[in-house]
Amino acid sequence: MKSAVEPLKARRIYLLLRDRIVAGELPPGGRLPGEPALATEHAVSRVTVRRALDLLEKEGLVQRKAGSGTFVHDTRAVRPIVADLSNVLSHLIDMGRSTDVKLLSFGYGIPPESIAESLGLKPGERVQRSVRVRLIDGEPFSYLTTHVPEWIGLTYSEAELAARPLLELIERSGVTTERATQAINATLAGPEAAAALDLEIGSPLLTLTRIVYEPSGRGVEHLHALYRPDRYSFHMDLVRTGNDGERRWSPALGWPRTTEKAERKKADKSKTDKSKLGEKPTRSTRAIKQRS
Amino acid sequence: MKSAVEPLKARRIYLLLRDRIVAGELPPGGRLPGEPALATEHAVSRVTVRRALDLLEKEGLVQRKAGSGTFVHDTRAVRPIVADLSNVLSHLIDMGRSTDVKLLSFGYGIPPESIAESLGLKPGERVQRSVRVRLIDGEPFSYLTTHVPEWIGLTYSEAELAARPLLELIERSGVTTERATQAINATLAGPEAAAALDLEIGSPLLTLTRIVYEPSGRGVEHLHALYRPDRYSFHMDLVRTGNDGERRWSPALGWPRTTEKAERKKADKSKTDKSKLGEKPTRSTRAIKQRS
DNA sequence: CAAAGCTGTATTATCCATCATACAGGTTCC
DNA sequence: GGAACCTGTATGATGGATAATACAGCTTTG
Repeated sequence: MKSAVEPLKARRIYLLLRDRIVAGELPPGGRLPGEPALATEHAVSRVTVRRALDLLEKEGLVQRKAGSGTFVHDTRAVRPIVADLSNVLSHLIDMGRSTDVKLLSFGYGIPPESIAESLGLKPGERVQRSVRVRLIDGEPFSYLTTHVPEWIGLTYSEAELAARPLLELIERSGVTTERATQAINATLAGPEAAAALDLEIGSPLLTLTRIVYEPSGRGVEHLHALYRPDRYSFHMDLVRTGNDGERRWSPALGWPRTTEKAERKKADKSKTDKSKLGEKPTRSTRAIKQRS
Repeated sequence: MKSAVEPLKARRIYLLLRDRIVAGELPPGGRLPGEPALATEHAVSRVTVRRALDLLEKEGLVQRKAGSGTFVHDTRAVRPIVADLSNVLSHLIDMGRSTDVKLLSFGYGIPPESIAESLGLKPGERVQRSVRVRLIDGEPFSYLTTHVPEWIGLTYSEAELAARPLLELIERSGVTTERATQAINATLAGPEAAAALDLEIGSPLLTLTRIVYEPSGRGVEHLHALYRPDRYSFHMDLVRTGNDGERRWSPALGWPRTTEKAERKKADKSKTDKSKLGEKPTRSTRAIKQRS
């Protein structure tokens, strides 16, 4: 008799309350039901409820006051870094935030078949594979695995890859990059990505898979990116296009990024709010675990 | 002494192997290390390794042969439904697949503050809130929560909402929808969404938050969508634009969706593979729990 | 102040995931 | 055939998550 892999009850309640809070069912600043009430309501013990509340508190979603109750933290939810759909980070630098890159792995070899296929390589053709982590203000937010055909990869050094954008190096080699396709999806963090991004195993991640082609149609870069959703997300402005029968949304290209300044303000604000709390709770998760 | 919330070891190994397989480190069709080898390698018992392999097998990533070994399933990874970034499903219908909508909840009330703010409502202004699930070929793939100002929501009935696209109803009411902003992110499935999407609690989900504005700048729709990543993902074609100093990717609007037919074939194939597996085990978790 | 409610903390018992081990049966290879 | 693998299955032991309970200390309310 195989028992179902039941997620820990504390986690179940944590996710339930988290959804209620971010959905706004529990008004910000309001008190949520007492621990005994929650325990009976969800048919678990109070200890388990406390575990769930511990997680919520660590994420800054609630604030507990001994003798009084547990309250929904009324500061705006922490906004992730904003990236437009073309995945450009330049405006972050404009905002005076420092980005950095750590090169975790670098080497040449035969690529997995799925990547060879998407790059249009001949069987046995070699590629350069690299794994990098991007940091903003010292905190990791993306985990990038790239595969580039060997004849391109050889035109730059390992040190250059660690210092400059990969696409810039590819274009410097004489290749013109014209077209690309990308897909955005979600997955769970495995052990390596979790360690690199300073997350728990099993945390949710945004994924971006992009293949860049040169005009002839050959692939020149295969990028697989994992993003921390609390520090990164894709934003875009849309306009309604098409005639009456077939109306749809299209990305606003005119670059009327009217929200840009507003987003920037929000980001700054949330940042200060957060530091006001003292310790950044997300960050210390692992450390706390170690100590106890 | 608070014990560390260690993710289940079976899950840890499952994620590790999953990453290795999808990254292609283990060649498709190849045999992965035997269960005893994996057990000693990761310092767990063989029972735990088997749990991880059970999960991988259930997802169709590996195939086990008694007496022989466990092999990476060489069918192409299951491709999710493709949606372009404007999130249009019309081409799915063109492809002869049936979509359906289930209305889970419908009502009026005061919205949470974050939604009221993003819609630009006055304090106390009421909204219509609805929760819907979208199915494709009978399988749920998205969980949609929408908030619409009351004066718009009153122009259509509950039955109409269950039958027609919300945006169509909004436009029918005389409102012109011009602009929208959206953000794509990732999160974990809470109990309600997990049940509606036929998933385990804690599964990864793609999120899309879109706010639609009328020309005056007032918000007319707040959409929060959760997507099953194995059944849905965002695809887009990009072209390189801008002059030399400031080059970036922009979405290709010309609609040269050359991959469309290929994707369709893949999707159909994966579907048959899946039904071949017989019972879907994910669903029965809750029932099992009740009994014990 | 006193009562009622809340969070913080500790204790003991139970249940389930994991471990270590053993054995049965299939496959591969010599 | 037989040795050396492999997966499938069952066993009892162990540790951690959870349950049930009790109590201390704080806050709010009357």
